[in-house]
Amino acid sequence: MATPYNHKEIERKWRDNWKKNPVNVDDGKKPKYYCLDMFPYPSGSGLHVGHWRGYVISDVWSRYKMLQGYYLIHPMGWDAFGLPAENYAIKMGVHPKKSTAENVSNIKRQINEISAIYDWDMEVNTTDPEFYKWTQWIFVKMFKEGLAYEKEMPINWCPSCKTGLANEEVVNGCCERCGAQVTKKNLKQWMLKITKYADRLLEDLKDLDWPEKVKKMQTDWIGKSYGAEVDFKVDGKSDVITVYTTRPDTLYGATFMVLAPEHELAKSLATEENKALVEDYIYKASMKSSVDRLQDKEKTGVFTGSYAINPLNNEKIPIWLSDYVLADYGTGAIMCVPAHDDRDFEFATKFGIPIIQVIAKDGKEIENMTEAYTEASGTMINSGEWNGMESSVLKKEAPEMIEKKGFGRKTVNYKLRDWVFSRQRYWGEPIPIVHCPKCGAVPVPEEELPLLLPEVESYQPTGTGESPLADIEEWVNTTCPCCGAPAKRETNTMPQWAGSSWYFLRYVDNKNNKELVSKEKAEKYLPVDMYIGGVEHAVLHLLYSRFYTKFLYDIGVINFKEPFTRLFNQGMIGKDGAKMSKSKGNVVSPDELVNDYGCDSLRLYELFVGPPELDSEWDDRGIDGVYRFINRFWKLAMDNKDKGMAPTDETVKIRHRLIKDITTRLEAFSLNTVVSGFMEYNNKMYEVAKKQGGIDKELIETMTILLAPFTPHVASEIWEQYGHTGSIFDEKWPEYDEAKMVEDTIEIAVQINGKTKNTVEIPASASKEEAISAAKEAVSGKLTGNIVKEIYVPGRIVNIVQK
RNA sequence: GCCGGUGUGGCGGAAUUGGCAGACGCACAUGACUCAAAAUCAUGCGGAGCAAUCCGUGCCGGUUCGAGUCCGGCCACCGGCACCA
Repeated sequence: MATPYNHKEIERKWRDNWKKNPVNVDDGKKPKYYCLDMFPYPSGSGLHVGHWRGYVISDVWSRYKMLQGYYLIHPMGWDAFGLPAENYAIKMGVHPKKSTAENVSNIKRQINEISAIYDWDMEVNTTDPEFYKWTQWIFVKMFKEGLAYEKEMPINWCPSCKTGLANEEVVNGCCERCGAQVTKKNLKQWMLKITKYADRLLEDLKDLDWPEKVKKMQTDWIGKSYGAEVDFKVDGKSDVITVYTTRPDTLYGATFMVLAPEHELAKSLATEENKALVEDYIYKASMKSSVDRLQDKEKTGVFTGSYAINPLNNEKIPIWLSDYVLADYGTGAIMCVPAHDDRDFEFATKFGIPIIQVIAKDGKEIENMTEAYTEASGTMINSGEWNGMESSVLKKEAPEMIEKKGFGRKTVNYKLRDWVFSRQRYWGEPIPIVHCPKCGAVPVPEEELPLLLPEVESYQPTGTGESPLADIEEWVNTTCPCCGAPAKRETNTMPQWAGSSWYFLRYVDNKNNKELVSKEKAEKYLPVDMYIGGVEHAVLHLLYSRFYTKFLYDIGVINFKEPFTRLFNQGMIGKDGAKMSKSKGNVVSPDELVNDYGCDSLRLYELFVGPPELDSEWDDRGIDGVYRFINRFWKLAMDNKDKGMAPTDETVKIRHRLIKDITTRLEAFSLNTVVSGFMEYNNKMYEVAKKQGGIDKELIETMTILLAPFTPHVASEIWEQYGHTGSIFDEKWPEYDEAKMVEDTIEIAVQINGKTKNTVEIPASASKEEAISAAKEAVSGKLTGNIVKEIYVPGRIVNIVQK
């Protein structure tokens, strides 16, 4: 009797074995492959099967690459600074340093249950001073390059987290973290000039092997648009108002102008009789939260009493204020062409402003306009010297024409804003800046980094716009590194994203205390070849990382411009129709499943649950199927171990087809069908074994190697049982030969009028005529004799068309 | 509103270039083994019909010898963006 499959014993044995005999070794000759997981923030609730999914996918892919002969960079670390960690610590009443350390050790234990081939020598932790030294160093470099600057402005403020937020962290007017409504607060903030990289961030997206969805999201977020700035003189005054427009072709149709209530001229443009109303409007607008402003779809506005002069035709057009114009996009002022813009149309209709059509629709002027005609196609009308031109052509040419006439210029605009980089919280990297009354903001000298985060008793956020660090006088008070005079430290900390924007560079040289990463190692091991994680970071982490990478490229630290060559977003796992979460009580913990079914089964089921890129529903009973499969294959392998069967024609064919099917599906990243493929071939082997009285070693061993990335423990055990002394991971991924899988006969379907009526076996070499006559015989009873057409698709189908 | 994604049995899901729809698995049913149960093995399993056969991939229409797949028009659900001039 063969030994039954005992997952506990096998998995324990091989986990120990791998610890003693690492299988992923850099011999200096192998090419590298860097497969990276988005590192987790060590939360208190631990991992559930949804988290496992990404880690299993990356591990399977990594081991596959290893079998293809790569030296694998497959590290893991901890994104441990930031709001979630701090909020958790506050809730539990412990210091974040302590709770973070505890959570790290728990999650590390759970991750080890996956038996992923992580190289723990490369581990990094963003809260480790030896790590954040370099996070601070990058900031200092950015400061020196003029990319980090201080500015007082109204920023997004989360009243619940009591800190400022970046634009990217505001979702539908709410805090990305806690969901509280974000308000505006005027604060002096550190900003990073990500906008300087807008064009490169956009351009370089093209060459990335990333999901189109993510590229699109980044493209939209950067929001590049082409247009023109046009200068309008204010009637009777020396003021000039510059507007930004993407539709300069419609300039003759501008019948009014709207300024954002925050526009610098807003107040001064108000004439005596309009002053009270204007000031009232500006005040009310300032009181609205961004959510209110978003939700008030009905247009509001107030007339200033002043007029601007359209520089093309010298017409006077009224200047209004309205909060549908955003102060921080373009110039904060727009020219309004109600005939060709929905929002302007709505506004003009509501306030009785004239509407002048300048583009003919279907060659005509619209009689009773009920909505704006927003297409840039049609002939220009009512447009002076532009009459008769094609709008789409004019749209492109107008900026230069305007520039020549001297009242405007061609411009490009972006939605992307500079990155609000300071947080009024304790648990983050201190910003390494000293404020000196004489020298201004001075960076902490590079050799003095890391600037340690002081240990404190009370680290609760103050809510005043000041960081808790501001209370620590002995820390705040220092001397200026420049002139030596008494000075004060910057007390804001960096956002959660600071460390994660570059951590992937550090893994490969995590003990280097002289450089962020050595040139040699960077060249040898970077960049990341495959990056696996959830889609939720599409415009946060993934954009910031690209920005940091480009900056580090510019200052010569690294020699590549993009951090992640290929990106894969795994879908989420839900249960009972909801995302897995503690509060919903639908969390499935892997610990118990590993105990009952084993890590190998859980790994397989994580893949089998559905296409890896789509969200999937967890079925508690589903794991039984893969567990049975492993048991069945184990039994087949054990039963045939000592039979000494020789390969037969049939098993050779099966072997080559098996390799082909698994490899093709794996390359296509169709991991769920790889698993079903294994099951299919397992069933087929049972069939053949039954027929032949056994099956050859060669086929079993091939299957075992193919399984190794998926079920490393049981594959290793079978490999050893088959008499091999070396690790299965030192083997090469098997290759297939098309010539060895051709069949003598093939089965084709026989259709009449496109409907399948029968099947027929024909020689693989059969000609069209032979195939058709065999097919006719198979459906002879159903033929009317009135055949119109006969179609033969080689190897697949014969279709007989009859009346 | 705009942009993506998805829609196939009781369920999760398979289906090269258009070529036998439902692979594989779960659940279920029947049988074998068992005193019995579990496990395992075998068989069946889209719907209607005794059957021949007919109907079936969100809905309507089209192209084609042939459509889950292509084209046109809708519907539903999920996700992203949302007054960006």
